[in-house]
Amino acid sequence: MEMHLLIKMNENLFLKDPQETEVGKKILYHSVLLLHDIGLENFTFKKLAQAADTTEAVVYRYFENKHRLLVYLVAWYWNWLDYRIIYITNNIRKPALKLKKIIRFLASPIKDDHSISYINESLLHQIVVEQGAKAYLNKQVTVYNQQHVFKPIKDLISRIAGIMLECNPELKYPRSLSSTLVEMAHLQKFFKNNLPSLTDFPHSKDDANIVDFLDELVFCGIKKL
Amino acid sequence: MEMHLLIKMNENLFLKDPQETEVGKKILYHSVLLLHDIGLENFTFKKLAQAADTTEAVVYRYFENKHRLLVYLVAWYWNWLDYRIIYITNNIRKPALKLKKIIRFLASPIKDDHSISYINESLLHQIVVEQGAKAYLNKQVTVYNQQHVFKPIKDLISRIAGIMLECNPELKYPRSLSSTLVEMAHLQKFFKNNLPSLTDFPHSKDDANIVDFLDELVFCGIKKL
DNA sequence: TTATTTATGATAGTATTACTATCTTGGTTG
DNA sequence: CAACCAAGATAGTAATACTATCATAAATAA
Repeated sequence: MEMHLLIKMNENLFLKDPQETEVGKKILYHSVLLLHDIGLENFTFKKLAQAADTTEAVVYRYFENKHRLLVYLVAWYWNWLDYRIIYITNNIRKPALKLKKIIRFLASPIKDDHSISYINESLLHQIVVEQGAKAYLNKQVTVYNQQHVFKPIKDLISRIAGIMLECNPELKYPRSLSSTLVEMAHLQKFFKNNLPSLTDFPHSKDDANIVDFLDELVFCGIKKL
Repeated sequence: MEMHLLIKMNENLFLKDPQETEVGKKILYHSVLLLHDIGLENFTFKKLAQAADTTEAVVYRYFENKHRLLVYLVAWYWNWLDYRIIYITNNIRKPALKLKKIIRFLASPIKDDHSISYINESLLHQIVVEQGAKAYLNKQVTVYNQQHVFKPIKDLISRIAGIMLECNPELKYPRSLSSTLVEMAHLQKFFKNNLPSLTDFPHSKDDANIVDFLDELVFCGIKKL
């Protein structure tokens, strides 16, 4: 079964919608490969154009600059993640069980779901883990925010905070706990792979221990003291 | 009373020790002002040289590039913070009380302590909150790590993890909890100021609510379930 | 049909950035 | 006072981050 999921993106995220043209999709596809490969600092529109077999000027028609492109991809990722979370928690009644599923999903390696041909979700996940924070850690964060480009992550945090509140309606800081969960799922994974002494996780392929840590963190946090 | 605290820095953090010359100190001083003012992306050695009333080539004698300079400043910050934490927890016996002090210190605004004339600690704190993650979120993180430039933050995380273990020797993930605390103290502050909907904190000058949130997070995490 | 606009992509150019290399000067030491 | 070394000034280069212009093909209107 082929799925035709099109993730609707806010217009401020691009100059020209890359999802609407073949070149645009090619640019997205190679952005993910190239960003994952060399990182944002070494990434240039020239290299991207070469990889996508087009020209620099064409890339500039779609995105103002490489930072905007990163913001686009990160927004796409949070949007996609939100859809996936709705899907995997569907038909589960108990909020605590929903949360457990979400934590497992957030911390486990992402399998490429092939539903969208021009984005490799697994590589994009790694990009977000390794450099996603750069999307908001900058001086333009206020401008970006006014353009609502961070709506996807806000929606996700809201959704998870809502489920936390279902678990305990007295919860004092549901949003902060939710953003802590999401950010830490990424950051502990990054630390485990790159600065392991900041964690208690031995080098291993699976992320069972990260799941366990986050489980404790969140379910402790939810229980009233 | 004048204090002459010199923070000893790892040799891999610079090409030429900026703390040993007048120009070096001037470079550090203006780095903090300029980075705080315009952010890493817009920051150039040319602008820095102009601000510090010297030339670009001189700055390049001290630091390989602007990213290395950021890593230096961030390392300096963690070093300084570690000293401060040793100081404020000195003579406190109960580990839980130590932790409480640390949390309050991590989340509250930093007052410039004037002990070192060429670094404005308050501004540096803001730089680390807003862009500190860029020090490790990059492709060179492994190389950097091999040069031990992240030792200061590792030491800090270790120290706090140790205190957590004193609170509860059965604690399963002391380092991860410690890094979560330190990172979240910064990130929730950033979110509060820039993306408030990712938190439950109303706009206010003081950070009492962040302290309260972190208190709950940490002390829940420490208690055995 | 043909003329006119419109969109698309290719080519070329510029200012800035990130460095490097060389030269000069001024102070230190033998 | 000669030799040396470190500090800083000057100048240059390759890459980057854009911008502007041009050519062509497609879409639409007269």
